[in-house]
Amino acid sequence: MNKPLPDLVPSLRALANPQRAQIMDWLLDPPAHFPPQRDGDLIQDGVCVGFITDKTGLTQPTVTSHMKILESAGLVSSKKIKNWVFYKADRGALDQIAQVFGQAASRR
Amino acid sequence: MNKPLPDLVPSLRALANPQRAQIMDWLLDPPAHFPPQRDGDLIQDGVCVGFITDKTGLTQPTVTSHMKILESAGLVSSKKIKNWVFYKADRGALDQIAQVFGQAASRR
DNA sequence: ATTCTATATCGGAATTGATCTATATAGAGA
DNA sequence: TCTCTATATAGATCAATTCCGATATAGAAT
Repeated sequence: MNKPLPDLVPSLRALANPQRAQIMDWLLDPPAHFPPQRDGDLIQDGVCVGFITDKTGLTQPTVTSHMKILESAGLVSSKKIKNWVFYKADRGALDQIAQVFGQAASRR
Repeated sequence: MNKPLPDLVPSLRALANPQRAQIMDWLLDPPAHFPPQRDGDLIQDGVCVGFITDKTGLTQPTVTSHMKILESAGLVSSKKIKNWVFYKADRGALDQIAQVFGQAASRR
């Protein structure tokens, strides 16, 4: 046990970018930050790329790129419904990060 | 309260680099990773730049630069004794990060 | 005073990151 | 089938990061 900090580097790299940190934050409470969706529930399924694009003010390709980085770090998961791709925060991943920092803080 | 993830960006940027994450990890248990020091206690005062330089295999200017980044992110503190500068991990900062991730994980 | 030692600063090279525009693809609906 | 919509990919550009060698500085020791 007692995972070392270097294990977190991939996740931290993903969240070290302000846009991605902001997106991640929004995804933790979608109804507070995004309008309702026609196909796909904000909480159940996640938020579609288009909404995230609008909210960030970035272009769609840039947002797609950010989302892939978050996903390959295991911080979000994606689900495709019809034409849309919905991204959902993975709270378990955040909790694991919290654990590692917690035990780092109280390590001998 | 409930600090948002973007607040962590400066800290995360500092720790998103493998060398800095590794150094931070070593600093959490100096006696396990560094030889005893003549002037300055490993635990009490921290670890001198020279030891960190040797252990990383990087050059001294590069390590100095990494340490300044960690310090300005509030993750380590420094103390100068004679010719040496000793760096010590700030566990409180790590704990605060753990808190933010913890409450992010259980947010809705 | 001079030299030695530890760390800091400077300037530059190579790499990686963030972002855009343009275009492709895939599925839905008419 | 044709078109429309949402997302993906490609390619380019500009900025930021990482790292090094050379040199400066500051304090100790001789």
